[in-house]
Amino acid sequence: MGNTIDRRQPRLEDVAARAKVSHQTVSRVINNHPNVSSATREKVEAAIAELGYRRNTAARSLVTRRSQTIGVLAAEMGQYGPANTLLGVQQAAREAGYFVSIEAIKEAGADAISDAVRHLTDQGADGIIVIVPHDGTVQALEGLTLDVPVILVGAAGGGLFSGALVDQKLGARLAVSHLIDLGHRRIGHVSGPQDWVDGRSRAEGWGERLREAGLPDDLLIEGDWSAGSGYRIGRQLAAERTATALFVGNDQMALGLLRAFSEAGVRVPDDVSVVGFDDQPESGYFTPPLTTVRQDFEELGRRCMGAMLNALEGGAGAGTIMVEPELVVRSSTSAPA
Amino acid sequence: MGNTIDRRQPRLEDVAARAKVSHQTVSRVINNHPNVSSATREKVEAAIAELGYRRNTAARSLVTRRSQTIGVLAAEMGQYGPANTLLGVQQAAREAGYFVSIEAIKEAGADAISDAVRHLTDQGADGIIVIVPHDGTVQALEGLTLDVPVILVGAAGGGLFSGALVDQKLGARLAVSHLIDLGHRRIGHVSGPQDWVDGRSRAEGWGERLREAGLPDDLLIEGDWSAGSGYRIGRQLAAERTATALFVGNDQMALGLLRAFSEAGVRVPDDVSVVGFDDQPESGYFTPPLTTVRQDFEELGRRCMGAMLNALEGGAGAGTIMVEPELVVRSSTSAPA
DNA sequence: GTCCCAATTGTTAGCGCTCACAATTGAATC
DNA sequence: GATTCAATTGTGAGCGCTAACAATTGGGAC
Repeated sequence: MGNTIDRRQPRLEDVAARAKVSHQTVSRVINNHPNVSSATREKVEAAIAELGYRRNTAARSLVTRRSQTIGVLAAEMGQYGPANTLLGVQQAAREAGYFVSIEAIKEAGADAISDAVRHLTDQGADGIIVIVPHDGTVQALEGLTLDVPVILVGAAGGGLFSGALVDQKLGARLAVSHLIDLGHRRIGHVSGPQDWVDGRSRAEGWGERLREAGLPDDLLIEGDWSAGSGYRIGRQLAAERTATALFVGNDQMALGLLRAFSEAGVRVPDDVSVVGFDDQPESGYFTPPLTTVRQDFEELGRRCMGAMLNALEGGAGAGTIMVEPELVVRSSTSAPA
Repeated sequence: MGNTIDRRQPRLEDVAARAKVSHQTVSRVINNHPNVSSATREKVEAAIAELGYRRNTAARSLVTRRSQTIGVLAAEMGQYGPANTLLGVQQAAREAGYFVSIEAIKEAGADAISDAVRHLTDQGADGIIVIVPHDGTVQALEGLTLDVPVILVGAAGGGLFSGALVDQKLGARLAVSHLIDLGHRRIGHVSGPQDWVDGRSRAEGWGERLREAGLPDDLLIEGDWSAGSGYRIGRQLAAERTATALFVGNDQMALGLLRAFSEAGVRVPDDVSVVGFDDQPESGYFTPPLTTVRQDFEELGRRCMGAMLNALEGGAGAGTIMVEPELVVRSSTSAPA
């Protein structure tokens, strides 16, 4: 075996010669075409194995005009949510025989988005998944006239694009309902930035649920998702002591709040109950362990890729994939004093 | 303008026709060949702009045998470290005109690694960056006969592959030195799994530094990187109270420890000092804020990609990129009681 | 003006694959 | 044995690009 040491990669024709068939027959075997006799198929498969043949993706892409590549555009790719969504996308893509090409942007401006998308289409991406949960993303994309399916993560579908998101409003309602059920009447919200879709949805869900219960919805402070902003807001809240419970836009800000409360001698949950959002792996080990709303980012990513595959096969586009969040009750919430 | 509404993408020849030159001249302009008169160049560039021409990557790859794609293989891609390393790689790749294709694996077994690498080379990746910090990764790769440069993140270079890593031993020594300087004499280590390269290096650095100082190095407990394992170990340590200071393998386990100590009434840092490793964005907001060793993952990724570019241009391979960690002192450490 | 050489431009071939179509085979029917 | 038809296999072209080489141009040196 193996007397050809430094020849280049075998190609279709080499396999064909070895199996004594035409290159087209080999192509048929590779692509699982039905009309190949099993004897021929075996011969060809043997030749492929002997030669260690691997199909050349570039040549295939050139003629099929398909790259088998999905482009993923992400802001904040180092963060827990986007990173795990990406993971889910990649897993599903792999199973379907697709490659995943990534593009990270630092600022979610229209130019950055447009450049990144351009880069992805230059590579011949068959579809694009956009994980940029800011306002303005849709507009930035709409100006772009793309001829591949686009799925927006964290936004509802409609118009030109499909969407995939965890039901943020539902998550917020779960959190607030939990606090109401415990007996809280003054429930504040430390929100994410209001120019982020998620930040706004959570705030809306919070407000809606409070109004339904006939409770005041005037206690809203905007943070920037970071633990630092949570800490600053926490110091302020510790001084004011207006609410008996707080729904916080994500677990990182909740951590900052917890820290600030601890410093100020405000006990959680005895003096104030706190609910977070995301359920990062660490949240169960905060002091105290955090009651929070779990988002399954990996699942989101997988289903997103599912929708993409569907769109690539000519299925209906512009729908919305919705993943349900789940309340995880731990020790940072209790009935008011 | 734009009277061609549903024609397919323009190609080299269309641009050539419009600019009244040969397709080869257009190719020269695109590739910045020197011998093109500026008049011709301008004509061609105008035609490119008018037609909105974009080069077809597949066709180019087919003939050049270069895909301009770097494959990144990562285990634990959703974690802070790998996700941010990936981010750094992507940024540097983009600047150099490369695409980044990702491949995540769930289990770091030899088969999974080999499959993933295969998938990446099938796509024609020009180089592969491997972020799989387990023992056995090198062996798994060595069995693979790859004809593209490979860089291992989190391992020293040598043999067939280059390496890129944060100096784990140095990090551990910084942490232990800090504790020694504070006056601690019984310094334990909660390590990561010892079949992870990083876990072992940190433990080695801890042991070495202790022995240099003539202190006992017998207090080592192995965790699994998770906050949960830190919590369990913390409960045990709280009961034993053998050490006055603990160097913990990462911030997540440190968080678990902090939680366990808090429950057991062990005060940090008054009763026990704790140092973590990684410096995740949240670590400054733990209770108490965590003294830890910062690793700059993004920088690691960027330099890794730098080494890759160098290798792709025929530069020397098999070196080791070393990024220095840095001690960040916060409130979880103090002099022993 | 002629020659020469460098700078610039054009021509041809082919990268490895799939598509559309043509050719062959072999069993079933008369 | 001739005819038909489906199943199987083969042939030719071309996807859009770059590399190698060929052809053309223009400006000095003589």
